Amino acid sequence: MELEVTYLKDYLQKYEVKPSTIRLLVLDYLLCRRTHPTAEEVYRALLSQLPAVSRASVYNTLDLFLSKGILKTVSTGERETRYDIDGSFHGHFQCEVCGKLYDFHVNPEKIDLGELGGFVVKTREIYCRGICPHCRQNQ
Amino acid sequence: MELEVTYLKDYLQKYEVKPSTIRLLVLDYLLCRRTHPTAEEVYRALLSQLPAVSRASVYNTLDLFLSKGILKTVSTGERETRYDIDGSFHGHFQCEVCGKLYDFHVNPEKIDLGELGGFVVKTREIYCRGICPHCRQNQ
DNA sequence: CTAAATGCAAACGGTTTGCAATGCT
DNA sequence: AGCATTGCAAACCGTTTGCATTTAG
Repeated sequence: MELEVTYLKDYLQKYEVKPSTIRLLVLDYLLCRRTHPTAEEVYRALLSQLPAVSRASVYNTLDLFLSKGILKTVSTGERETRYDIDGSFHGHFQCEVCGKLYDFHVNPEKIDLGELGGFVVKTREIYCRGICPHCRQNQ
Repeated sequence: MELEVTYLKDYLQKYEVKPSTIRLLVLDYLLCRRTHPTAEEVYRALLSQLPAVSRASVYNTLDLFLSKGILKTVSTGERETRYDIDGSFHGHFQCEVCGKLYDFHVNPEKIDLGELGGFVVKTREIYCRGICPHCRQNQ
């Protein structure tokens, strides 16, 4: 328990983020359940441990994490923003039946972006839609 | 003029969309100015030719075009949805300075999506962010 | 004690909805 | 006349903001 909090504090420190109750809880949630939650999902998850938490604080925290590079956003076509804590380069696949978002491994060297001379490329995102194996079987 | 409208009507018919004033105007706008407009931009462009047009009708039309496959949405991190009428496979690059969205050619065969066995991939999207040549020079 | 962090509630803005008005066949 | 299309205004909902309160060093 105490060890885990130390781990989380160190994690934040690497990104020059000062620890606080909500920051540790959000980080813990994101690291333990490596999913791609919306702000609302993070908020609801925190409620049980921090009943007085507000959505604004969750947004604050997520925005801070974004600006420090702890998180990235995933551009799905959905209205709600989804957050991804996995810093490695990977693609996202969203099932159009169940809506679940999957990570998949991509070899960055095998991605040929064609002619982008003169452009400074800082981030690349690969997003696919279709049907996941599970929904495919249940059709 | 009349010829052009015929062309637009044929275009809609290929997608099983019945022509109407607003549909022809939206299609014309999208085809002529092959940009990636937001719904608001389309709305403002229509105002001069159709002063009584409403945002709701623009959203209706865009949603219809989406469902019929005339358009695709572009997932940028922005709040507003952007629409793309270019059906060919290509990537999008958004400049983080000026916000402009560029198309760039991608050879689909050179995109290795890694292990996606069992997944039915229907659409793929490649989105990059960075600095465009123009903004790079003016820094 | 001071600055940062948090909570609250209202505002914002893009989008959607319900329904009345209009247009087309 | 009957059905599709359009316009209007209000509602919706994810997100942001301003400000008062609390917390931490």
